[in-house]
Amino acid sequence: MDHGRLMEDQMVLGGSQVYHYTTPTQSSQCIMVNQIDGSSSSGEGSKPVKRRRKRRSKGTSATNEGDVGEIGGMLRKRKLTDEQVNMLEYSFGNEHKLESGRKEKIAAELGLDPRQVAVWFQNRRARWKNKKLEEEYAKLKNHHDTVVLGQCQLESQVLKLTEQLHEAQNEIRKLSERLEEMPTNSSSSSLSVEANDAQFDFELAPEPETNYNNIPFYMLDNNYLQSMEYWDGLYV
DNA sequence: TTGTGTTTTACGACCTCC
DNA sequence: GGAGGTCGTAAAACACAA
Repeated sequence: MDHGRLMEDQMVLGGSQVYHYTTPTQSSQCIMVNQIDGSSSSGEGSKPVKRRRKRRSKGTSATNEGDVGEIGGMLRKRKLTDEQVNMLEYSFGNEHKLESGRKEKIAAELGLDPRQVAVWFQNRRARWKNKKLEEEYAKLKNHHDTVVLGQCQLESQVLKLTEQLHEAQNEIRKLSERLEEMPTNSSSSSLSVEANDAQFDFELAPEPETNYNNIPFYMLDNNYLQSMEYWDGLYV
């Protein structure tokens, strides 16, 4: 049986040599893997070896304008023309999926192999998906930066207020000391009691660190909660 | 010119759906 | 089981700095 031109794969991996047979009339192939030398392997014989693949040479649709050429008996990979790419892009813009009839139609219009059209759509979908992911990432990062900025602002506000609180406490302490030094009479004693009560209240006031240490700040933020709802929505 | 990084084309493996 | 999907990747084509 004539398998046509034998194209030898350049890769010899894991002690196996891979050959591709292509027939002159079609682009189909069969792959033959021969064990060529067990001793030359890396000593991991039981490990599954990933075969590197030889690209299939495409003999079809060679009608394309001058972008198919042979180099040393091998057909080189074709780059689609600008016009073909534009048409494919237009088609992709209309519909990302490619049903059989549409594929045949586009292929016929562009003088391409239907398989090429299918592959182009597959790759285009992958690129589109990557782009979408990048956009989502940028959006999320932007939101994250905003939240972090808000956190910084609030933290500095907390520091400022804590400082004010300590100043006020000092002021009260000084006042109560001064009152204690004054001679005792009915009106001053009532003042003293008020001052002491006030001090007592301040001493009971919780330190901000004690309150917020155990809860990540961003979890208290409304934007954070909204973003969590957003992601929940994406993954259900 | 050449080395190197990126993009494009193509394929195999695997999965899902009808 | 076949068609068409995604995913990962090989390799050609291309861009560009050194």
